[in-house]
Amino acid sequence: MKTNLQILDCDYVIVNGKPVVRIFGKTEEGESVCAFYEGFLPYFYLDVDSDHDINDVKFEIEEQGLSAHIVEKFLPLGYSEKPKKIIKIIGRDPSKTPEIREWSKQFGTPYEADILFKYRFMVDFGLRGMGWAEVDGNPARTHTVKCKAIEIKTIKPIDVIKNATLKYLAIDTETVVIQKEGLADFSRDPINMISMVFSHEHKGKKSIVLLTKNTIAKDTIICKDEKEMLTKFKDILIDYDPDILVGYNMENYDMPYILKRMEVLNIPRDIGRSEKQSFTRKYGMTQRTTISGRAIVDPYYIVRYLSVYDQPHKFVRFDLNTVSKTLLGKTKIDVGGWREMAKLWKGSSEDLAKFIEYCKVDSELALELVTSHKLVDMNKFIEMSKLSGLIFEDLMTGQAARHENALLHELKKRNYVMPCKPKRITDASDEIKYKGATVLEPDVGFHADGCVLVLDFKSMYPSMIMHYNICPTTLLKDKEKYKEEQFRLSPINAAFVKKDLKEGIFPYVARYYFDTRFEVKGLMKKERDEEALRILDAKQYALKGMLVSLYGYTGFAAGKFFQPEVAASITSWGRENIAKTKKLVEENFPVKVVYGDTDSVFVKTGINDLDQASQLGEEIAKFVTDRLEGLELQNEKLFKRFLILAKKRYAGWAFEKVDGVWKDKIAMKGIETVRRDWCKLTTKTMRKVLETILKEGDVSKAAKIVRNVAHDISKGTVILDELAIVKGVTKSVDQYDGVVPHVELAKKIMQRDPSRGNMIGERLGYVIIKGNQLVSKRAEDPAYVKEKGLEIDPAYYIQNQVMPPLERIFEVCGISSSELLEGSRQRSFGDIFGKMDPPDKTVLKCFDHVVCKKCHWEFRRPTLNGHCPECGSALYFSGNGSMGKFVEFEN
DNA sequence: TGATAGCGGGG
DNA sequence: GTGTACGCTATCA
Repeated sequence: MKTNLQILDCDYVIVNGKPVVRIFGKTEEGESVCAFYEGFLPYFYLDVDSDHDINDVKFEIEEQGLSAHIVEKFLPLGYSEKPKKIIKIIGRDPSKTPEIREWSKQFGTPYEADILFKYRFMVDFGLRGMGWAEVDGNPARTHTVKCKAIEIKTIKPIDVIKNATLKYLAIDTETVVIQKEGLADFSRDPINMISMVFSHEHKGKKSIVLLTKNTIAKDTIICKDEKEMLTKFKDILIDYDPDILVGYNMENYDMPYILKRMEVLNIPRDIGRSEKQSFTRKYGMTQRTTISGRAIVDPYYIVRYLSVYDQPHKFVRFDLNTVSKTLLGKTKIDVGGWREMAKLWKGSSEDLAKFIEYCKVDSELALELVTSHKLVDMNKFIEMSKLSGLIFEDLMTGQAARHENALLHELKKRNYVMPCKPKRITDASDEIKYKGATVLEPDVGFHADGCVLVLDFKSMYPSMIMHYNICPTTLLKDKEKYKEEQFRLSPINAAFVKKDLKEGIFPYVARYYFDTRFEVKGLMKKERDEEALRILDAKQYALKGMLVSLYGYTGFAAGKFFQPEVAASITSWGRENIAKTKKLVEENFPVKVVYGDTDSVFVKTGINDLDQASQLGEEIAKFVTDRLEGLELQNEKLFKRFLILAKKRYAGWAFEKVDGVWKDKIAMKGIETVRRDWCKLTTKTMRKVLETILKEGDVSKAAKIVRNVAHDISKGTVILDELAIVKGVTKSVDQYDGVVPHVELAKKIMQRDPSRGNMIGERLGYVIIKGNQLVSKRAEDPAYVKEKGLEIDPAYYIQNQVMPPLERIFEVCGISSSELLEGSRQRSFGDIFGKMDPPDKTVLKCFDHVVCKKCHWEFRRPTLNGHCPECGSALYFSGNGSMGKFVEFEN
């Protein structure tokens, strides 16, 4: 009987002393199945040192009760002309392999001795995570798995483009904290409520909330205690049988909490598709839960750790409310803090109903984030899985694992063996620092006249890997033995055999990713079906990801293929190319290269007309491409105006032609306009200033904007909310060492209202008010400020909030910060502030430098706590900085 | 200038 | 489980 299944998970169990591989998957009809394979044994290879005889070693291995065969394989680190005779050691129990590996090291170097058994099996059978397999076999008799079981006779990969329908279950738990500790503690606090939201209706319901309290709210299950609730939760989960569990910060909170409570209450934790107990492990700050046959997708993890360039939105805060408001246009139900939750739980039936709804909505939002394509298209993960061969849940463990698994498939086809991971990185020599890419010295300043062209090499590093055949398997460690025409020398003198002798594995995979992506993009142009298009887009995305991270992997010291010469050669060729490009461009065109980074050059022209400038860009791109081997320089975009502050810090008014029409935007790199420790006013001013400088080219107008903002601040006409900075209280207020604004505010609030408790876990927005105390001590609640009619401290906001990010921008435009605020006629803050003299005797003048009275240390601006960062003791700053300007605080 | 400590999300 | 583990900002030396 034949069954097609898409592979979700894979593990093994020991039955009668022998491993049995289990493949968990879904059929085309959406049925979950588990296929068992018996008779596959763990093995690895041993390259015997020259001071041992291979047959003697084989005998020694057999003496240990293991079987050993002599096989011929290519060794992968350094070019090998011919395969070498090495020993294949076959064991019985996968878990014993590390022990055998260590023992075998006395005879030589082991290979493929650290490959997980599931991947050993999958690679040998050509199977990939999320890939399809055709299984021929009969129903198996077993009680260990909770789905249809098949005993595999044969299994082989098959090509199916469609994906099986995945079932999602979103979960959210609520725990009412009794003691005033802020966060729940699993050793003490029981779970009060669990919501379960189904992607596919379950028994006619879209969702269920389980709780340990009476309620009349619908779609709820009332349980007599936590034990009954968790047991029912498990029963429903198993009955619904989801493939993917979803929850916001579930990986770090809900899942570990649920499992810990189940443990406390003696409920078996077999919530996966087999008898295996689910468990959570801690890795430093992050935790990981394993559930056999299922995967966890945590939208918090995605929003937090997926590269910002892959995301539809750059977030400053990552809480569920912010994320779903931005991406879905939906918000959480507002119930306030944990104190209010406790009130709702103990309150009226309406209170409880609200709490139940809150819990349900959290799950719904998490589910929608994952399934709506608004945050990330799940097809992308499926395609990454298919490409790397990793099963779904291992995808998040990083790029290296993806490359290594993909490479293992390729090595096997070519009769190569895979190196083991290099031994731990202890001594400093392992922190091998090789020279990186070139960042051309920027021509700092504001380039307002004449377009700046941005030209970059298309996939520079992958192209070089392909063109120069750069690979651990083509690296010649003994180049003296080869003829010069057989290899190519990199600028750092590493030799790689030419492609006609043998194409390296890295160049091959780069070429495969490159060509396939090109094909997929071609298919996308013709595809009309929306879902098919999404899958194709996900595929090209996954290919791009592998392509761009390949170089990084060669430089990853903990990588199995790490050879410093390989990574160093790639960057050395890169540096050579960029230097050549700069020369070619400047010697043959009437332009100047004003900046460049890794694979790009920024070319300043004397042309203001977009079309003409772009035309020149095309000519330059073609000229350089014709003169450099294996690389293509492309005319990417141009800046009508360009502001560069330093290496990797610039902004420009960018133009790109889309379907024959010029489209513009402000492009920025290394210059931030949003940061969580900036108030809204700073962000707004920053944006306005950049727009004015770049779009209007008017620096003095931009300066005027800043002066106006300073004016508004000093006159107190700015909305308080725009000045507030939000920070969280993370521990008890007396546990803080330094003097920090939000903690000082927390102390004040606690004094005013003792019922607020210890404030741990609360986020406080604060503004700095006038006064002669330390800045931090003057932090105040905006609402309180409004109520009492207090005044904010204008000097603080100008100096410490609005000015810092702007100073450098104006400086490179030729306006110092003192000039900026003083304007042409005004001479001091007094003038800017009008007649308003600070009432508290704080004399404030200008602030190019601040000098500590005690140790005479100079720094840019007064510190928040009023202490000198150098000698620590001084509370007074005064004197004149090198510019003759000064700030003085009198306490 | 560079290394390291702290923190987020969850309730 | 034949393993591997974030990334940024603030703050210190």
